[in-house]
Amino acid sequence: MSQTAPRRKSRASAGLPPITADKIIDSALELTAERGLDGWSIRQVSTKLGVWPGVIAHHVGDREAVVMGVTDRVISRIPVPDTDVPWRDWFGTLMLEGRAVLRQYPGVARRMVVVGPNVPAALSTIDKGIKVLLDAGFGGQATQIYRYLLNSAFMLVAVEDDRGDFPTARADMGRAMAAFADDDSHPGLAAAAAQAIARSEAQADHAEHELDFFRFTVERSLDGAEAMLNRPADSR
Amino acid sequence: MSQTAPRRKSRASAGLPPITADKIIDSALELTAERGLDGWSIRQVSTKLGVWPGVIAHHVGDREAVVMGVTDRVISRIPVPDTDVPWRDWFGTLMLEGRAVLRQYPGVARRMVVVGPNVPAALSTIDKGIKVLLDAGFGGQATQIYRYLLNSAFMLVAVEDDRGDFPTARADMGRAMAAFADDDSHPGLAAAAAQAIARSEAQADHAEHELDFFRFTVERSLDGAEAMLNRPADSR
DNA sequence: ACCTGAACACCGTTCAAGT
DNA sequence: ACCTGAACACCGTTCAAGT
Repeated sequence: MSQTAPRRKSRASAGLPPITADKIIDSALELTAERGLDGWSIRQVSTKLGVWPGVIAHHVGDREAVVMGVTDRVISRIPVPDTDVPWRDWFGTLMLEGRAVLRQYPGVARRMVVVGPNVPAALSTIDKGIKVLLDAGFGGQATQIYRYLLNSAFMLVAVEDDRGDFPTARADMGRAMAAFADDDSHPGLAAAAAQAIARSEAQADHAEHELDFFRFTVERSLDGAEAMLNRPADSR
Repeated sequence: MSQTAPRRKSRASAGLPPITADKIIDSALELTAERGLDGWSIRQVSTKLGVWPGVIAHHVGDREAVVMGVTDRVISRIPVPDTDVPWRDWFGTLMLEGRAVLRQYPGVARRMVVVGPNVPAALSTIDKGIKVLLDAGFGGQATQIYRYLLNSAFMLVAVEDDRGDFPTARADMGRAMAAFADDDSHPGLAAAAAQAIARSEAQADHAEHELDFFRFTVERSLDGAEAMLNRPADSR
């Protein structure tokens, strides 16, 4: 026994084309759409491609490199608005359309916010966004405002993604809150519970409510930026 | 050979007190302070306590349960301001002091934002925060404003934590930007590069710059909330 | 009730050997 | 250059058996 099993036919001798880095990222991108950026392993990518795990290291590098490849691809799918619109519209559009793309690839928003500008695909967005802010009169604050606005929107998408890993969290929270619905000693919680109940009656769909809160966040952030314009320059 | 090794003396027979859930969370909390919430394994916690891995499951549950225990402990360390201060001060203080605590335990901010109100320690903060907003006149918007403000601050802390895992990211970005410092075809990037260079000359310390941007974000978010107060009620 | 000790089904990464 | 195949040092979780 333990007679050595026959070596499997190599891809080359079977007439198969060589694996490329692009094909590896393709597979990882598909798995990310299905299960999120933290929902697949290098071994699963290699199985999907029909090769041994070491092949991924050979063509792309370690897991981190594959993740960066996926992140770059997703970012490049986010449409960049034309720069001839008012700054609020430019950012509002980028944020809404960015969310639509990012939510298809759970976990990528977080990477984008963390390593953001290091990814090649992000550069032209940064260029145009800061130009729009300069034209709007933000002057020396343009860079910080840009970071602030993109953070606000895409950090929230990252949290929306993460909440997908805790499917019971919403219901648990609802119950925790409801317990205070008529508790005079906790007026804040009582008010929050009442609002939560009213909202859940008016709006059954969770995705709809999530989008509403995203829009709310976008508008508040734009208001927060706009307040810098209506302020004497010397008060920072 | 293969003679069965002698069974190790049990904790009980060695006169040692039984492990408790609290002691397990204590150990995990220490490891979190040292290496972050994703920087330790259940096996490392068990080694630190001198017991077998299965013991953690017996007393606390799976890894997720241990992480929740750590999160609850950290949140309970965040001081909640008195409710007799103006709403901007109340939130500004909570955010700054919350950041100081959370940054000592990398990775906890993310959990807090994602599962937030499910953690017992968060309830009194929610109660007081919403009360402060109601008193300030936010009315039916109080709950959403509360979520918006806490998200803004603590999502940013989560990103600050995450960036710790990419120590070279800042330098890489600096180089990528600097390449555009005098590129007329990319006015936005050129401006960003110039501002980045000016800043790095004025402010060598990265932690200081991070705190500055955190404060900037807090002020912008408070401005964004305040804009809701100076608005006719019927325009939402 | 509490803990030991082992087993199970996974990971990511590395690397000699084959083609 | 590309890939096979195995090895290495880890994971989290489960569970029978001991005390």
